[in-house]
Amino acid sequence: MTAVVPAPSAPRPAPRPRTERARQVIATARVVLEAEGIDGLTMRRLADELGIRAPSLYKHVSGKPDLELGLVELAMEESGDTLHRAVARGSADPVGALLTAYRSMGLTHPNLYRLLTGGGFPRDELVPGLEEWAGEPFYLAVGEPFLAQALWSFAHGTMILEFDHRFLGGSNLDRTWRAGADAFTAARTALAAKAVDGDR
Amino acid sequence: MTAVVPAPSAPRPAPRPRTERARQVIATARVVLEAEGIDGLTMRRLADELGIRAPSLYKHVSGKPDLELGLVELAMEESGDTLHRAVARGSADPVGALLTAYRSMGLTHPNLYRLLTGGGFPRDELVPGLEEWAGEPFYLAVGEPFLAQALWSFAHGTMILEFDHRFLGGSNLDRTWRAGADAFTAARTALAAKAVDGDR
DNA sequence: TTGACGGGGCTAACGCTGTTAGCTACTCTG
DNA sequence: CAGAGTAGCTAACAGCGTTAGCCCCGTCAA
Repeated sequence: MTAVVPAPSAPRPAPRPRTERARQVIATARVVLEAEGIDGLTMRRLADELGIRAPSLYKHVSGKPDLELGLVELAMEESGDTLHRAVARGSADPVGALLTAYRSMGLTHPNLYRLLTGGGFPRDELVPGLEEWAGEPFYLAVGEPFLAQALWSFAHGTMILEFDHRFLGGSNLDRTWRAGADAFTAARTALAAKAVDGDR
Repeated sequence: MTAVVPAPSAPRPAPRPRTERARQVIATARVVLEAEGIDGLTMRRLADELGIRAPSLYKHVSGKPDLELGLVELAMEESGDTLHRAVARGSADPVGALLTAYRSMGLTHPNLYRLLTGGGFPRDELVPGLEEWAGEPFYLAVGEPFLAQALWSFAHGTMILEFDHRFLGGSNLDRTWRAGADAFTAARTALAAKAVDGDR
């Protein structure tokens, strides 16, 4: 029979090699980003925080896009770790567990999440394999690639709309997340049943 | 029994009153936005297009946030019209019809969609009732508010991920949209059955 | 010991952004 | 005909990312 929850994933790709100082710059950028928001992260502000002048940053990072790339890779590594862990626990409700982890991760680092999803995603620059690895938990949770993408879409959309307070007054976000989890769990079950059926 | 597809919606809220020239400015901004992308829409570029200088724009619009507000309201009116129409047709597959309309709308005006969802959403400034009205088709399609929000989340997330080419190579977006539509249609059917059951 | 060299800081400056202040014409109204 | 409102203008400012060019200092080879 087709495995609905497939074999454990490949290991996390190694991070891009960076100077010690460059890593320090990116780590500081993250602190500034989370504290001041996306508009608060400027080269001058970041340099201030490091006790140097803005042009000196260019000794460590090729420009702001590179800085953001570093932040995105950092975020993907952390979020991937969290989600893989959530799925690996073998819960009776993998979809719910995954979504809960996803949501709490997003709410903890809203500005980083924003950066990650705010358009102009530098997909061609990313460390190869990182994106696939980070998205894998969705596949592990539902066992079918298209449903996995749909589930990811749901999670991503709900996260963003929650950030933006796009859900109207008096609405209960817990129930919205739950409604999505139920819908995808049902779809997963239906698919699994069909697979068993097909194998018979 | 509980109506799964409720009564027709309230009418569209009247647009914010603006000067003729202000409407012209916003319409031109839209052209520039769609043609040049989000970064291409600058006050000087827009003024150029109108044959005036940037500071003169401030006679018609209070600043860039106000300009963007105008664009967002325009987008919500149009998208709301489209989605209400898609749902009102009484299709046998209302979820699928709604999602198809949503997707084609987004693909036709990607930059406008980006603006609408790119963070810093000016919800407190919007014409009252506009947001509710624009979101109503999702409720009309599934007949339950939390499932409706989850469906909206899915649509929004898939749209953004499609823009950003976040779906990995060889993936088939049609099938992803379809997988989501199926999941939510099933959930809708399950809910409707439960409602009938409860009424009996 | 001296010399080359690279790492990592600096200042000055450029072109871009949104925005304000203050001036000037034209047009409509009383 | 006077006054007010409308809608344009130039000059300018602060902040943005970024580049050019300089300098100090530690390391390492001759």
